[in-house]
Amino acid sequence: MERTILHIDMNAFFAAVEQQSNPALRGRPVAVIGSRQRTIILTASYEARAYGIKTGMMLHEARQKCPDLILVPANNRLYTHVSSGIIRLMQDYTPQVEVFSIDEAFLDVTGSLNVFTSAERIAYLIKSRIKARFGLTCSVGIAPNKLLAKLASEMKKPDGLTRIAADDVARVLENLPVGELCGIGRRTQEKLARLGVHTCGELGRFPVAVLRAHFGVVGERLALMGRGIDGSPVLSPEQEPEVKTVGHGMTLERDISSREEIARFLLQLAEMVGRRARRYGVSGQTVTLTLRYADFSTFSRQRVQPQQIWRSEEIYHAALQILDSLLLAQPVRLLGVRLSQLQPRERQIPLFDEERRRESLTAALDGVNERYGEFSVMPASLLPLKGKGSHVISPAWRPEGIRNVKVS
DNA sequence: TCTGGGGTCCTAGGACCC
DNA sequence: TCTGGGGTCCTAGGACCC
Repeated sequence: MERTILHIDMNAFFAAVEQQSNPALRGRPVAVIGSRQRTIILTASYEARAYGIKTGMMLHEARQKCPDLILVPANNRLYTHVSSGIIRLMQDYTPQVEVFSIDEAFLDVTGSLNVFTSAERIAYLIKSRIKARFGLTCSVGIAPNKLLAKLASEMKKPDGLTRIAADDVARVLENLPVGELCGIGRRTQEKLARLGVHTCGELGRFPVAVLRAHFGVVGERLALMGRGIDGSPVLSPEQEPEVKTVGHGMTLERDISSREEIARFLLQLAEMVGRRARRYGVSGQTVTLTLRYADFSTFSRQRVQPQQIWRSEEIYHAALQILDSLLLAQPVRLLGVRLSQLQPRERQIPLFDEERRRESLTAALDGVNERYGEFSVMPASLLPLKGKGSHVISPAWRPEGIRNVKVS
């Protein structure tokens, strides 16, 4: 059956939210940046984009291009809050809303067309309500599948509404560079170019066997993408696969070498990972330590633990063990800790007083931190870091309460 | 003031087992 | 006096997305 899919992409989301919450920023070149020392441009307002300011740009480069650029540290709580409101609004038009990121969503409105007349009508209603309630614009793509809906939403920004009709797909794709498709990044684009494939039209006609030989299972999907075929369903939060890993990483404000100093950051990261794992109600059996050296070379080492773990101290000790198995070649600029092989955590009554005491202490600390924000309460060894880790933001973060987390 | 952070999926090689 | 072979787990790295 023919589906009708919407992709909704908030325009310059973080920057637009800041301009809404602070009128002094409206109409001006604004860039949202991370709240730490070493950071990049996360989002630029359209006024800033006119100067060539882009996501991922370094600050000194951005200031060269636009000396009047206003830099605003990211306010993750605010963006998450606004995002949640927008998602709920979309859910008035179909339960099939897939939260793709904090500022993007797919809607399968196939079953809602009778009620709301047309996909364009739904898009119009959503756009005008988001504008009225939040003062924000978005670009909407309408198409028979997610791949094409996402492509369509990219076609007009800001405040766009673009439909790719089923009988127009071949024409749209014929001369479209393959890199425009979601899922074909720089590397794949380069590899395809070496095979003489530059446009989606060429990709669609290219022999699948050759694609398979060069790209493995991805080759099959590439062939379909070239023809605009994508059968993947829109997954509501309840249908989304469960989280598979939980991790945190941070670029340090300066490169460090001493084990003691590194260990202190690992404790902080392990605490963040542990608390999130506990909030999700999961334990994990593999701990991965990631390091980035001063020269930006990055590597990771992982270790399977004898049992499932969830306490911050356990995660910390595992990370520390890995660290101690390494000979550091350079000062470290980034540290990351990740917990994987996750399972729903079984809560059994602890056998021993000591363990029972520790469990209730952990739960109490988690409770305070949930309510008052990261690191309201923390082990004394972290005290000098207070506040430093509390405003990490990431576009990939799911809005509060939107992420499917099945608590056992 | 040199380059963020959180994820998913795939690959490839080695260990180990039957 | 080798050159089986499949399955699973583990590890490291890379591509991609926002």
